[in-house]
Amino acid sequence: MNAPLPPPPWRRATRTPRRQLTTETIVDTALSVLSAEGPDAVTMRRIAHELDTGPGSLYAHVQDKRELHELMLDAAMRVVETPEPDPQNWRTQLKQLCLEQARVLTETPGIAQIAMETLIPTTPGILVAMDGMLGILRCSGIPDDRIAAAGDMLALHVTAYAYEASLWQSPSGQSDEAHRRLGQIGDYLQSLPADQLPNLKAMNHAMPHGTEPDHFEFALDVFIAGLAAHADVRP
Amino acid sequence: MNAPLPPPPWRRATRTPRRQLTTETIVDTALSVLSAEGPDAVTMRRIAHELDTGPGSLYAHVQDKRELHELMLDAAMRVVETPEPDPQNWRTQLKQLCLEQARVLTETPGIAQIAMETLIPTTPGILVAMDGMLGILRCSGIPDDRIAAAGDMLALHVTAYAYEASLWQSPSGQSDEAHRRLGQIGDYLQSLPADQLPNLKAMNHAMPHGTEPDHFEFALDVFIAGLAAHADVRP
DNA sequence: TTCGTAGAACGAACAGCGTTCGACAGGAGG
DNA sequence: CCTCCTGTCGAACGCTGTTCGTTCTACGAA
Repeated sequence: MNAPLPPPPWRRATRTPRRQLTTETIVDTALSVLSAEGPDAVTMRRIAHELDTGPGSLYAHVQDKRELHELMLDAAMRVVETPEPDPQNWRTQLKQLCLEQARVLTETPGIAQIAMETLIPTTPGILVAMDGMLGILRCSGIPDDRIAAAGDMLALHVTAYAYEASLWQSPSGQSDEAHRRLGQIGDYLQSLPADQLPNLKAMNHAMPHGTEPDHFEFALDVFIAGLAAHADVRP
Repeated sequence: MNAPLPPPPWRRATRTPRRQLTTETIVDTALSVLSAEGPDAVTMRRIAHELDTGPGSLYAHVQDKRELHELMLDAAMRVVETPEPDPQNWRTQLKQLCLEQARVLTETPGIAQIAMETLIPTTPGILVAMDGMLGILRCSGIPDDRIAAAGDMLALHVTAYAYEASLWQSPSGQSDEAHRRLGQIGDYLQSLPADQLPNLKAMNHAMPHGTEPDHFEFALDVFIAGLAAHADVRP
C-alpha cells in the first residue's frame, strides 16, 4: 500500500478531491500493514500515515479500533466458501470447512488473534461462515438442541488453534523466542529426577513444534468421531 | 492489598528494612489487582503504586510484563490437584480434571487471557498440570503417538473456553456490551429474508448466552467419546 | 452563478502505557 | 571508618488510542 504518485504538474490546477478516505480503504490498508509487519504495526497512526493523513481522520469512518478489527476479520473471512450441505458426506464436509477456515485465519498472522478477541462475531461475513457450519451440522443426525453447542465448540477450537499457530509465525518476533523456549524445556525436563513430571519426560520426544497442523487435524477427527457417536443416526 | 500501617512511634528508631519487594509480593499484588478490577488495571504503574513505590522498582524482581504474567498464571494454576491415574476411570478423571482447570482459569477473570497469550507454558505449575493430564491419557489405551496431540488439543480447548467465558464476566466492562450485541443479532436475524442465514435463524432460539458451561461440558463429552473411539481398547 | 452550510479532514493535545537509566542510599565486608 | 555493591527510586523516552477545535471543500438551494 504505497502512497499514490503525486499528480503530474499539469493537473495541479485541479484541486485535489476532498473525499479520499473510505472505510474500505482503511480496512484494506490495515490488512496489508498487518500481513506485512504483524499485529504490532497495526496502529491508528501507522494506518493514517500510510494514507497520508493524521490519526484523527480515521475516526470519521471507523468508530473504534475494535470496530476496525472486526471489519478486518470480516474482510478476511469473506473468502471462505461454504459448501452445499450433503447428508451423505457431512463428516468430510465438516472437516474440510474447518480446515479451510483455519487456513484463512492462519494465512494472515494476526487475524486469528483478532478473531479470538472479538467475543461475538457480529459482522456479515462471519455470520455466513457460522451459518454454513450449522448447515452441515443440521444434516448430520445430531439432535437439534446439541447443534448450537457443537457449532460453538468447533468454531472455538478452530479459532483457538489458528491463534496458537499464528504465534509461531514469522513477523511477530515471538517465533524465535518460542523455539528457544522449547529447547530449554527439553533440557529442563531431562535434568529433572525420574519421579518428577514422568509423563512429560516420556512424551518429550513426541512434541517437536508445539501445536502442529497434524495435531489440529487429529483434533478434528476426534471431534467428528465424537459427534458421530452423539448422533442418533451414524452414516 | 492496602499499604501496611505506619510503624508506631516507639519503633521509629529502627530503620525501615531495606528489602521489602520480592517477586512473590509483586505477583500477589498483581493477582489481587486483577481479580478486583480486571485485566486492564494490571499495569506496572498500578502495581508499583499499590506497593508504594515507582514503576521502575519492579524490574529488579521481574524481567518483563510477560514474565509477570507467566508468574501470575503459575501461581493461579498451582491450586489444581492432579489425581492418581486410574485406568478404569480415565474418562471420568479426564473430564473432572478439565472441568477443574477451566474452573480455576475462569474464576479469576483475566487469568485465562494470560494463559491464551502465553504461547508455551514454561512455569513449573503449568508443567505439573500438563503432566497430570498426560498421565491420565497414557492409561487410556490411546496409542502413544497420539497422546501428545490429545493433550495439546484438550489443553487448548480448556484454555480457549475459559478465555471466551471470562469475556462475559463482570469487571471487564465488555459484558454489558456483549449482551446488547447478542440481542441486536437476534433482531438482525429476524429482519432478514427467509433464504439468508437460514440455519442461524433456525438455531437462534437455542443460543441464549453465547458460550455456556453446558456447551463446554458437551464439548468435553464429545472429545472423550472421540478419544475412546481412537483408542485400541475401550474400557 | 453565487452563497451557506454540513461534514470530512486535519494535527495538536491528553492521559496513559512499558521500559530504561542515572542518581541515591543503606547494609556488608575489609 | 571507609568502600563497594545492590536494591530503590522517580524522571524521562517513545509509543499508544482517542478527543477536540479549526480549516476547508463539495454540494444543494436561491
